[in-house]
Amino acid sequence: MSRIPARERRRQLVAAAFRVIGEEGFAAATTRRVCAEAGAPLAAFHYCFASKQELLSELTDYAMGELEVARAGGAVVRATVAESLRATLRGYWDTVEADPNREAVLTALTQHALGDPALAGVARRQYEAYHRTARATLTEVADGCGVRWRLPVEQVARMTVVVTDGVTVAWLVDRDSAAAVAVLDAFAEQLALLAEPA
Amino acid sequence: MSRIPARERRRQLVAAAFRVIGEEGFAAATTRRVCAEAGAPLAAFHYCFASKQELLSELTDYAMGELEVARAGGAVVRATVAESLRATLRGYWDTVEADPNREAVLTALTQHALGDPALAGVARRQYEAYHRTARATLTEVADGCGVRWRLPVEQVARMTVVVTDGVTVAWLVDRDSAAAVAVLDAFAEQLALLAEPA
DNA sequence: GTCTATAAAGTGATAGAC
DNA sequence: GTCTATCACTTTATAGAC
Repeated sequence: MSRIPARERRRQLVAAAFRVIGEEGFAAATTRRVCAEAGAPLAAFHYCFASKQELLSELTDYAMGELEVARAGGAVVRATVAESLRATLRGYWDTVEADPNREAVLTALTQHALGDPALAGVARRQYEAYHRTARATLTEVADGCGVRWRLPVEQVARMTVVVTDGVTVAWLVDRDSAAAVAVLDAFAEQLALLAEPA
Repeated sequence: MSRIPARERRRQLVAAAFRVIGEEGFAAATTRRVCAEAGAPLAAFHYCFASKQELLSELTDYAMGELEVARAGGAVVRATVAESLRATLRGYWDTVEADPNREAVLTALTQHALGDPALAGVARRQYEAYHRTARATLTEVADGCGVRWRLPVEQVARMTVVVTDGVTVAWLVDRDSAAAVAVLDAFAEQLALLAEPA
C-alpha cells in the first residue's frame, strides 16, 4: 500500500508518541496507541524501532530539538538588565503557553528516566541542555547590556532553570497564567540585582 | 495465618507502594510488586482496595501527610529576615536530603495525575497544600522578624514553592547538593529584599 | 478473613503471508 | 517493505477453597 520510507515512519511514530504523551500522559503511550495515532499498523513499530525504549530515547532527542527550535532567539536585549531579563523570561513563557504539551512531555520523560536506571543518563543530558541554554542566554543578555554576573554564570543559570522549571510545573497543575508571569517578572528583577557594570 | 486487620493491611500496602515508587519509579508499582514489598499475597490487594486507583489516591494523602510531618516546625526565626529565610530553606533542604524518595514519589504522583483527568484534582490539592504551607511559613517568619511582605503573601509563597520544587527536581536528576544549597541561599537573600519593616 | 488459582484484558514483540 | 494474525507474558481483578 503506502510505501513510506522507514526514516519517515520513525519520524511519524516519534511525533505520534510526543502527542500521545503530551495529551494523555506517559502511561497512555503504548505501542498500539502510538501506532494508531500515527495511522500506522502495529507491526510498523518493530521494524522502525528495535524496542519501545529505543523510541523513548529518540523521543527525548526529538523533544529537546523541539525545545531548541521554540527557544531560538532566547535572549532579548533592552535598555536595562532588568527589562532585558523580563523580556527574555516572558519570551520563554510564550513558548510554554504556545505549546504546553511539549513541556508536559519533557517533564514526563524526566520523571520516567528518574525511575529507570537504564535511562538515568537521559534525564541528566536533558538538564545539562537546560543549563547550557540558560548559560548562553544569560551571557548574551549580560554582554548586550554591558554588565557581568556577580556570581559564576553557572550558578545564575541554575537559578534560572530552577525557576523556569518550577513555574512551568506549577502552571501545568493549576494553569494560573497570571501567577506564572508574576513570578517570572519578580524573578527578573531579583536576577538583575545579581548583575554589576562590566 | 497472620490475622492482620484490613486497616493495618491498607497502611502496609500504601507504605509499600510508597517505597516501590520512590526506589523504582511509578511504572514499577504494579499490584504484584506492591504486595510483594508489603509481604502480602496478591489477593490482599483487592480486599483492601477496590482498585489500584484507590490505592494511588490514598497514597497521595499518605505522602502529603509524610510531608507535613517532615516539614513540621518549618519556620526558623533568627536575628534578621535574611538569616531566618536561609535557615528555614536549609531546614527544608534537610528534609529533602533526609528522604529523597518522598520527593521522588510526590513528583511522580504529580506527573501521573497530570495525564489522568480522573486524578487532575489530586495534583491541584497537592499544590494547594504546598502553597498553604509556604504561606504559613512565610507569615511566621515575617511575624517573628517584625517585618511584612511587600507583595501579597500568596505571590511570595508561589515564588517559594517554585524555587523549592525546582531545586528538588534538579537535584533528583543530578544530585548536586552544593548547587542546590547555593541556589536556596541566593534565593533567601533575594526573598529578604521583598520584606519591609512592619 | 485469608489465601491459591485463574480469569479477562492488555502489553511488547514476532512469524509469516503478500 | 508492509500488513494480519498471533505469541508469550504481564497486568488488574475475581472465584472459590479453607
